Amino acid sequence: MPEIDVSNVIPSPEADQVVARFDQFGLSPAILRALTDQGYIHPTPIQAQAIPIVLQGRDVMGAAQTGTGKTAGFSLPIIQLLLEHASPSMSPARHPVRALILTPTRELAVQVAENVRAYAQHTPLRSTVVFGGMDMKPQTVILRGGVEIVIATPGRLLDHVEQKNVSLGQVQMLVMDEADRMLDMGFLPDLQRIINMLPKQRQNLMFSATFSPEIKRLASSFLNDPVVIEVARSNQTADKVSQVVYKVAESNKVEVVEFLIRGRQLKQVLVFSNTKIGASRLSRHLEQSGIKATAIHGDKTQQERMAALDAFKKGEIDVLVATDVAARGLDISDLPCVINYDLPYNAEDYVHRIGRTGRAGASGDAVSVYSDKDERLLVDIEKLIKQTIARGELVGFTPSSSSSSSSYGSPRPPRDSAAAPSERRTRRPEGESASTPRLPERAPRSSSAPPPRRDKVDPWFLKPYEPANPGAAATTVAAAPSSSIKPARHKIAALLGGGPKH
DNA sequence: AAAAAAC
Repeated sequence: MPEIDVSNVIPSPEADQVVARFDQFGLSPAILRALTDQGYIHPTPIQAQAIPIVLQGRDVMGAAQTGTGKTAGFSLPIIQLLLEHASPSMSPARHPVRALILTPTRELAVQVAENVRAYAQHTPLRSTVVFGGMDMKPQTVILRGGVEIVIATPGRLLDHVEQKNVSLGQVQMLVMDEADRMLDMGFLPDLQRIINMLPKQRQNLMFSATFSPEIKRLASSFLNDPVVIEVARSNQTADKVSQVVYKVAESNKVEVVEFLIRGRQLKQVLVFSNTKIGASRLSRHLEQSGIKATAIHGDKTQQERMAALDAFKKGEIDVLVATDVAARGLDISDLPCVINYDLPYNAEDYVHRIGRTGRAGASGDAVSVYSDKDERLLVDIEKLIKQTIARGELVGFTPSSSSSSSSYGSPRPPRDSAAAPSERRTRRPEGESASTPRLPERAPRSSSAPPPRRDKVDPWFLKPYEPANPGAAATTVAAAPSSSIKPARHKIAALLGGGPKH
């Protein structure tokens, strides 16, 4: 297996360093106009690194998580290169697919496609997206009409190829987005079939959040002398995510999540569940208690999934309960808060999940609930992120008398009449102020209560964490952890064979 | 152990 050349590694610029302006890359006026339309002037660090390299025609291996701006990082130079080498004929039959972008999930495909379309809107280039769960016919019509750029999930793309709706014989550029995810999902055979259909002479861009041996193998098998780019989320971003966990009884988790959402009057909160059933249950519970919530997972129809995402983005619903369909790739970011209703089985997924919050200089909260049986998962997560997560104390939470697990779908009395008014299950009328708290917004400060332990009000009811083994544990946790989530440089080092073994 | 993805 050929080793990747160390000399190609590009050091990551500081997060707060303004590297360049988009108009310094030599991009066509049509592209710049599209960027101006959207108010983009300065590239993110990944864009500043990737755009010139892709423009040079080099292969790229990117260590990329969502929220780094990587989509523009590859799609802008792809559009530029396609424009520079324009097709001689404008006949529809002469719009062969010249750039192919593969993604693991349908939602990610849609979002990448939306970006590509926006960036190419002032150019003659055509693009489309194909993915499963939808009628083949409209996709077929567009493919047969000719498009230069196709964004696809692998299975449906192969379906179209087999039906001769599209040919991949003219593809000059291939992008594999979220490659680790695609391998996790068993797409390797599909990927190999697709790659075998492409011309040998082409440019390859591969993005992955992790560098497992499988990813390395895939990279060395189809990348040609790649430039390795580090595109970690900036430290600045990670610093702004304050993390907290609450240990609760398993049977109380649903109500605790409701308590947190209601008590903090959270809007635009993304809640992760490990299971589809769990996501549906929680979403139903929240809806029945008057919180605008909906679930998104793989058992929903594609229409339902898209509608849910759309409603969430538009702010029509406040809470999106998701399985890990949304953990990676999905371009819902800049959220004020992410809640883990379950701790993820895979510690890496924790990083992906909480990466949805605290972007672009804004602060974010990553809140998790867990029970006794998940202690091990928490340990794994803390080991991975190399920090201890603050233990929160739920102040003012009283579980309902009836077992929460048996009361889904059936009315039950308010668990706390003082804090939760009787209309708690009804939807809040439009006029009523959202600031009417059902539960204390912060830890109660009544005169009879003991004084707070700290001067600063702690938004997530934090209490100092007493580690079981003080010598071994990290320092006492503050509300805002200061170390970064996970330096991607380690991953790069690992890719190159010299880094720490995980 | 669960999720996602082609009919």
